Amino acid sequence: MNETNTNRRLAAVTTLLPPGMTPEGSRGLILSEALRLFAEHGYGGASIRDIAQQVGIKGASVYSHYPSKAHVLAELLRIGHEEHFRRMRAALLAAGPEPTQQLIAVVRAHVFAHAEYPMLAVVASAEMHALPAEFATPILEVRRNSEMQLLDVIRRGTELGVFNVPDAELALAAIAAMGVRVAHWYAPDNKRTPEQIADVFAQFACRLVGAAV
Amino acid sequence: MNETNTNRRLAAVTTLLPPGMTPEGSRGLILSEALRLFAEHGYGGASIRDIAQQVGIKGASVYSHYPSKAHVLAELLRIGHEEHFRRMRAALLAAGPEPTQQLIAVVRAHVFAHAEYPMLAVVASAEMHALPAEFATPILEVRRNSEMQLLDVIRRGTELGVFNVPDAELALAAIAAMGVRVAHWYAPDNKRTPEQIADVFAQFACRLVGAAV
Amino acid sequence: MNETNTNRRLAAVTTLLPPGMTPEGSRGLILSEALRLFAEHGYGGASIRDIAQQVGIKGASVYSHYPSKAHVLAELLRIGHEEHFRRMRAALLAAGPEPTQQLIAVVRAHVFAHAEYPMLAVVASAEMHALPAEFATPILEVRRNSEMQLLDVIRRGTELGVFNVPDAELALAAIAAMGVRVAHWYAPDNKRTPEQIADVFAQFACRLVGAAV
Amino acid sequence: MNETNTNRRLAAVTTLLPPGMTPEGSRGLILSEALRLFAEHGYGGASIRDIAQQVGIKGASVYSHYPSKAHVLAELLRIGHEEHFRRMRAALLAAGPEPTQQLIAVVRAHVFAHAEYPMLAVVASAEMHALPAEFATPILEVRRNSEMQLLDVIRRGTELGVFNVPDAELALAAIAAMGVRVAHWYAPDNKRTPEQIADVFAQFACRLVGAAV
DNA sequence: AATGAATGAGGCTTCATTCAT
DNA sequence: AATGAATGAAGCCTCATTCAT
Repeated sequence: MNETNTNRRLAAVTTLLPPGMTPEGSRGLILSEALRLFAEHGYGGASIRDIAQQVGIKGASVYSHYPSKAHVLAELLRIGHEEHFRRMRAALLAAGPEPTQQLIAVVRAHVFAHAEYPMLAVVASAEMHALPAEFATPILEVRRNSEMQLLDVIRRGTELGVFNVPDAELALAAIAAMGVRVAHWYAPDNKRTPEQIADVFAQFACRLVGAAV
Repeated sequence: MNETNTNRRLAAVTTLLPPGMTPEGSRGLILSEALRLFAEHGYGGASIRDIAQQVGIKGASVYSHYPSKAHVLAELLRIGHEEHFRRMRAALLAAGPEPTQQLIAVVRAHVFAHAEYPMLAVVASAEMHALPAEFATPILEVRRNSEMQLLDVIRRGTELGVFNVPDAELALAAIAAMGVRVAHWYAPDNKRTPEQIADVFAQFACRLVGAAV
Repeated sequence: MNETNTNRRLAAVTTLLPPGMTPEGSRGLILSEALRLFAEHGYGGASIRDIAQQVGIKGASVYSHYPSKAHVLAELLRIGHEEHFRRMRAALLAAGPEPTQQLIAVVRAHVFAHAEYPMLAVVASAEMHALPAEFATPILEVRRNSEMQLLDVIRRGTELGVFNVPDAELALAAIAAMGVRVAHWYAPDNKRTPEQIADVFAQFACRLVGAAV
Repeated sequence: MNETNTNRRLAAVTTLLPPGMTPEGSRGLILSEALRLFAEHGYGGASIRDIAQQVGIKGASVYSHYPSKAHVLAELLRIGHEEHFRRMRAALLAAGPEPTQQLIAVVRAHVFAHAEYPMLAVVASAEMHALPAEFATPILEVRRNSEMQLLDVIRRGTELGVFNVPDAELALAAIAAMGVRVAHWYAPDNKRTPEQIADVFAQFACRLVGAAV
């Protein structure tokens, strides 16, 4: 592991995984430490032995908890994507019928998730390609659902004449991108809180779609 | 190499490297094929032998042209970042003094670069962390310069009262993100041309900073 | 490995390592077989795979026991030097205060060690330069201590008028050399026993320093 | 090449090869630089490219002068052994019939050769085993002849009653060893000149064989 | 005489994984 | 649940050597 090559991807973060998603004992520790290492060095750059060492066990012992390294990554990506989807859906459900309010709610949730769990988000977006195809399919499905939630908001707002976008899919791409990249530069020592960033980005999204604010 | 795991990151692309940046002969071929493979499988997922095989030489022969695998990556990242910077600067120089025109020009260049050389852009953004620190420093400097060009436009437009942004750095982050992510989803078979995408994203950027359009 | 180039350095030997210094199991076997091969072909001429094959395991398995090839060499050199030092010190302690008796004791121990463990001695003297500097320091310290033991005997004998040498350091060099080279030509099929050689060389040393015998 | 591992074998020396033995031009330079590098890092530790670089040419160009790396080593070993033999024989011829004077002459020549060309001597004694068998045979013949010259002196002196040794072969081994090891510790910055060392060691040899001095 | 490019062989090492304990 | 030992595959890289230029 390249110790001199640290933190070019992501600064230190304390909360790694959403509460309630982490298993007990070694199983959970493996997940957190794998996340930390995958975020820092990439999936290929962190070995089973590295992870085990962080946990305080030996490499072989990891296999008492996960059948393979890919299973660990898959679980992380699943947790990340599901948490992200859940938050967006919950935000949307609470937002009421007004398209602008919906957009604000969804973008806030999207951005917030990436700022609150940046390691999870970085791994989810940067290490997807390391996941064998059989693991990727259901996770990509979740991702597509998340995107669809946002796309539907944009489309509906456009149809209702509240938004004005030349190309809904490009608007989706642009708005989604803002949030995704947050995970790559946000660190807890940033002078803005995740909430503040989420608020500003929600405003950006509204402007982007031409909503009156 | 995970053959079943192909193309989850990026679709096929024809032009890999900016003209004039590619050396002649094997040296240039190594660069292109490494780019293709790094984009597809990641730096760690593509071996020297894989690259050599694409070029039609043996692994050991790669070392007649580059002293290490990291040097190949470094050259790709340097080309990518310098081309990106050059385009943004050229666009800015041609744009005249009007902030909105400047923003449009810079964002178009930014987006266009990511759509025209998506592999280079993907590798530049996703494999930076694989580069040993001694190679990274000068490249990160170029990256910072590129960002500064855009940030200065945003700040000046804001000071002149042409733009209205609550937080110039967040605006930069948002606008930059849009373009960066283009490389991850754009493919030549997209129904939009790079120009069209660049135009729409430039419009998004203008809206985002509150410029009258 | 150059099979036609065998045994130009040293003839076959049965006991390789001092008893009590060899670890159990594969760890110990690796040490003995590495010693045999390093003595025969040099450090650079014996590969990890060669060693592993002699042990009956695969190359990768060597790394379950030693973190690198250099560590194996370092352990061999450490054992060799420490055993040598220990024997010389023990001999000196048992020799009483008389300089000539001390010289005889020390030289006998010195020669005996080289004749009894010729492979260890050959490797210790011929492969030192292959050891990375960080490993070499403590070992060279032991070597210096061994030399000092002999030098002190020579000096004291000279000061007491029992010996008569023009240059104590050269006497040390000459006497030490006799013993060191024994490892390069002595083989168990020699018509002399190690004891006999040690006795004769002790006599030579006495003559060399001008002690009355 | 391990730059931090320098000079653990031998200190810096200016004259590398006996005058008249070095070919002109690149051919000679290759020989000297190979000697320097083989002495420092061992035959296996110095590559053809390393040698070429010291000479100021490329690795491939070495093959315009020597058909293989082994040929370079062979030439060095041949030069070293022949020079050594020639000096011993010349010394013996000039010494007259008196055994003690013969011994002094031969030992002086032996020691002097090792102190004046320590690199050649180190390589000759430490890298012999790296030489393929077909090259080694004639060189070992020369070595045997050199030894015989000294052994014959010892035997004759003993038969004539001038010397008194319990075992002529062991006396040879001891006396030869003194000289051989000189190459490993002697450096031009030593406070003794090669002549002084040769004189002292000749005296040691006389004492060792029990010659009246 | 020298070189750039290429190569086959091989070196050390890491890694995910297995299995008996 | 954990471990030490082992392994096959593979990775990066070095090396002596060849050959056309």
